[in-house]
Amino acid sequence: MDDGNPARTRIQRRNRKAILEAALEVFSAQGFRGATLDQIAAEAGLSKPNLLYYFASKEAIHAELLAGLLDIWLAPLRELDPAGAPQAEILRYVRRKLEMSRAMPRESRLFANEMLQGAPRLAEALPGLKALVDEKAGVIRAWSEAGRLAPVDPHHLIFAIWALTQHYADFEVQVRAVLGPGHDPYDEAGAFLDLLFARLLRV
Amino acid sequence: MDDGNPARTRIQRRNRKAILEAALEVFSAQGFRGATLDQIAAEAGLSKPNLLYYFASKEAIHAELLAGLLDIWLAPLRELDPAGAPQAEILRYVRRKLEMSRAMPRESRLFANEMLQGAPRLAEALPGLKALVDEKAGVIRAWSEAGRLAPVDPHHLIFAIWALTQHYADFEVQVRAVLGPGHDPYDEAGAFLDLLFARLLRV
DNA sequence: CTGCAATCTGACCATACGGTCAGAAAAGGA
DNA sequence: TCCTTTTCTGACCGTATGGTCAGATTGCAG
Repeated sequence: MDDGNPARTRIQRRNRKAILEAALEVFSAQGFRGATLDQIAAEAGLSKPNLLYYFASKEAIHAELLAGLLDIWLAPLRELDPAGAPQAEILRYVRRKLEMSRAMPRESRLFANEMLQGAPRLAEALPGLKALVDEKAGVIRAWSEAGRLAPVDPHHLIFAIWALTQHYADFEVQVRAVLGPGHDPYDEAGAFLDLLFARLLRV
Repeated sequence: MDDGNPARTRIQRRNRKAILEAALEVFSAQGFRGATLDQIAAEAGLSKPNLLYYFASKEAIHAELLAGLLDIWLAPLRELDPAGAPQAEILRYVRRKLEMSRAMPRESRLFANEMLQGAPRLAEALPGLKALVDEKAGVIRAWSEAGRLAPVDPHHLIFAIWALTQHYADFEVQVRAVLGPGHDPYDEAGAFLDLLFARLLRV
């Protein structure tokens, strides 16, 4: 019941989906240890034993959430196209990443929680992450060396994009508290980041 | 025993300090719910009942840590000097903030944990935070309008500084995993951020 | 040294939590 | 309909955890 392949019956599909949705809600808001099976079960509209009928353990639910997460999270970076226009490609990446923070703040916070704790349940995925980043860093470096982009450390450029976009999801309370009502943080951030990266990368 | 004024006896000073140090270690690594009094007591070299002789509850320890944190954390921003040279002032702020991430990564993660959970125990401090940020945003806006700084949204500039500097502490595992061995993330970040903000703010 | 206050401890308690299990209820195919 | 499989539940268990307490131990002023 805790395997990765798609659930067979209609009921299984519905309930597994409800559980993962509920778990995302609770895990992202409370962290792994802070979340309880009772909370998740209540949020999913199921009883706790029934929840454990679909997933072997709390760990298993969390693991399944994380498993899907990295792929989704890194998809925009994967699409960075070496054949595209350097500045446009990076700006497009920034915008897509910011859009993900807006549309999936819970996923962002789930990821942040995991990283804050030292990525104990994501450690094995880190080498793959490094490989992808190194590859794309190579693309960016080549653009710089070809004079199509201002010279810049590609790894830290990528870190900067992550930090700046995820910040709006992970620290949303703070951002909203500081801006006060009547602001759309993500809209403003979009404009600001366009400007920032344009100035940073202009040859 | 859980009041704010300085402990009287030598033993109290020593043990309260040890407890807060241990609690910072554990809370920042595990989050509030993830941390246990036993862990903190062990880390501090005290028994759990003895720990509770000095602090009324787990909450009280956490509260005392947070109480001191915001002040320390915002000190560099407070020092942003309206009478200084705009670019130099902001670059100095960035460097000091990055230095804090390097020297106090646990404090950074404690703060991040709190924000991720929606700042339940810091909510009352947010208005004061907004006031400070608004004040400094005013300074930056004035610099921009006087043509001494490239035009830029001051609030989001401050968010950017927070995001970029704290990222290296909060996501340290990820940063190190991606860079691989033989890198000093903070040294490299220092150079990168100097460049970034110089290009962003140049008139 | 004496006696009081400060410090510390082992034993204990109540609750919360992850997880189990026997069996009831519902689905679904024949 | 009948029968098998899937889905679901109430009751329960063991452990972890925050916290209490009576009393032992230690520090220290006189």
